[in-house]
Amino acid sequence: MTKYYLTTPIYYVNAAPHIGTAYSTFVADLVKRFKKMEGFEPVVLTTGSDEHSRNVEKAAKAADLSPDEYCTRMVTEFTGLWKKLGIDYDHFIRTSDPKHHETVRWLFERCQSNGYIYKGGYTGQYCVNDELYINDAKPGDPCPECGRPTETVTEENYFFKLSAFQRRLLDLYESDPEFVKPDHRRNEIIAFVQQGLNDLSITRTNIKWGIPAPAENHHVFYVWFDALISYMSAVKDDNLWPADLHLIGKDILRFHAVYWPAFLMAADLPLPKKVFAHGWILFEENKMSKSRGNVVRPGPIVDVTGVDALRYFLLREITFGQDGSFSYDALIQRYNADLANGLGNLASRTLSMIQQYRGGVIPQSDGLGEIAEVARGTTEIVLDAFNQFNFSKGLEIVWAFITVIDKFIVERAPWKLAKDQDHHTQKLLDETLYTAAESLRIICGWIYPVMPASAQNIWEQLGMPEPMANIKVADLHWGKLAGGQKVGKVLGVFPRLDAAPAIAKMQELETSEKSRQAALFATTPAVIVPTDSKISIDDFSKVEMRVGQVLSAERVKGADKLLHLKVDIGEPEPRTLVAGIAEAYTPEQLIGRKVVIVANLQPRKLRGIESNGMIVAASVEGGKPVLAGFLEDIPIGARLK
RNA sequence: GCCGGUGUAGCUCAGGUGGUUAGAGCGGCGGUCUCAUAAUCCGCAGGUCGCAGGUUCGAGUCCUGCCGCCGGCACCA
Repeated sequence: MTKYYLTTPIYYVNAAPHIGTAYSTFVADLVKRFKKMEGFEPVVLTTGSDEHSRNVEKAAKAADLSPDEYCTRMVTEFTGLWKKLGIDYDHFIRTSDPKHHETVRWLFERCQSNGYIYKGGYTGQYCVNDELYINDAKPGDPCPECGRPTETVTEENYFFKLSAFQRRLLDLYESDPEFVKPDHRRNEIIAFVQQGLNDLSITRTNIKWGIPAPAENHHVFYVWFDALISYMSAVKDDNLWPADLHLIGKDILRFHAVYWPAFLMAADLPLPKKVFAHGWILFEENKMSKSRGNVVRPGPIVDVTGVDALRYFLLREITFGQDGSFSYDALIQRYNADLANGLGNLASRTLSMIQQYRGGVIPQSDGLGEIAEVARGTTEIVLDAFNQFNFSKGLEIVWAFITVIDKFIVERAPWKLAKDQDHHTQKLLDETLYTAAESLRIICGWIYPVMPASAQNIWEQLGMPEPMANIKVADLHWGKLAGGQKVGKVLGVFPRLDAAPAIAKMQELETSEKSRQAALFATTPAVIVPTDSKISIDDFSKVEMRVGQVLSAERVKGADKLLHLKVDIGEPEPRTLVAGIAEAYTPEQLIGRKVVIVANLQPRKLRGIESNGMIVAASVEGGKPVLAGFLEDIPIGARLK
């Protein structure tokens, strides 16, 4: 027996789970069920929570909770949802778990004794929100990711010699095209690594909520060194490493495809077999984000449609690996077209005819050979598609088969056959009913990984004795349905939904779910992470801001966002400035305009042009900068205080 | 700016190595059966295949240029 070990990302506890989190987890659950069908044993799925960070530390403090209490509360949100969604995971690893701490230190020491760890100093800008060190930023710069202010940090910490692994990583991608999927992501990773790799700072001294480094307790491991290792710590005692599959979102690919294998190489440990990065779920074409307020939660949806409808929708509608959109409309449409009219109706008509024409007993027959042949071919394609993570293709082909059976039923017209007692006609009716029922049984097998509860439901209505959890690919062979078997009670699956009220209900539930979660984490700072540090008036007065007038402006060659400006601030010579506002303002708009300049910044070279100062602009996350200005007239050179 | 991808019916997408009337699903319209969840099944819907050139007897399918969108990197308030 071959084991199969797969993981979801361990989810960051800064936000309650949403539909994107559920997507990764659905796929993991699907793959687990599919691999079991294929005969892997054991098949083990790990998920978990990524808890250590300064952000969490702060949020917990703001909520007047210990970090652990805060995380526990959030973890409950996750585990509660996974239960509701029927996720069959084996381990939920928390990075705060002592077992995990131990593994991280163990792995660090292995890297260290192999010579890939050294101590170095670091001074630079750090974004608390994104937990990101920003190269090249200067004090006061906002974070390029989120636009919030960065903090200047100086510390001594441990570095990981990532630079030593460039060659070995490239060899890995080259020799194993299956390591990073999909292919276009693999190409991106190769391009990234080819550009050269910088060593990674892997510890921090300004955080307490984390895993202390061995021998130096004031050092705490940086989030990625910490988090990735959870995939090992979850199964440390089970002899399951290496993982066969890491399912992740595309936003964390670099950590999994570059850093993680490098850590493992450094520690002389086996590498995971595959990292598959899927896309994002957009809401009606837009990226979901807390600040946009368009986050969709899975709970309210499944309360209306059932879990399997959401699973089906996400896997059928979206090509796995690409971005896709979710909308209530599209969900209901697919539900009615594919699930209610398609599968649900086929189950209903088939079972009902067996009930009416054969007293609820599956007739003895081999079924129609031609249909058996189509089923065999479909099995082949479906298994192949699922093995390649092409779930939408697999489902598409299953639904094509459903159409074949619907056509077959209409052609045979069992309701006419039933009226003729002639022996031959009755045999034909037997064959027809058996063919439809056996098709339905095999369809259950195909869709079980995607829609376990519904497949099981139909399975039972067919009177199948074994639970579907035990099904293997061999059970997909035609003819396994036993004639003489009594069908169960016919209940129907996927009742048709009336779009307008269904959508209204989902939105209503969404609203209340949103406020429930908001109340749960009311004290969590929603958008702005407050800075600890306050500055004195003296500090402020060090900043010399002056009114200037733009004399000339032109685009900087080779940069999308940069404008080269000459600004008169009352000095003998105009200032030369390079400002990153080209996406918001054309040069023409700026000439003659009065702007606010930080005049006493250290000069900085950008794209070969020395910039003497900074133009003051306001911006929000994802938005374009807006220049500061005045409502009344003010002379050039005036100082802001 | 560099690298990669992409642009086909209202929507989502198929269309190896160029070749008769460019396809599917959904939606829409018309018809049909009645076992079934007002479901099934049948038929219809006629899209400059992003734009402009080029190669060719012949190009969504190859080449060049341009435009749009997406992603990665660089860059940035």
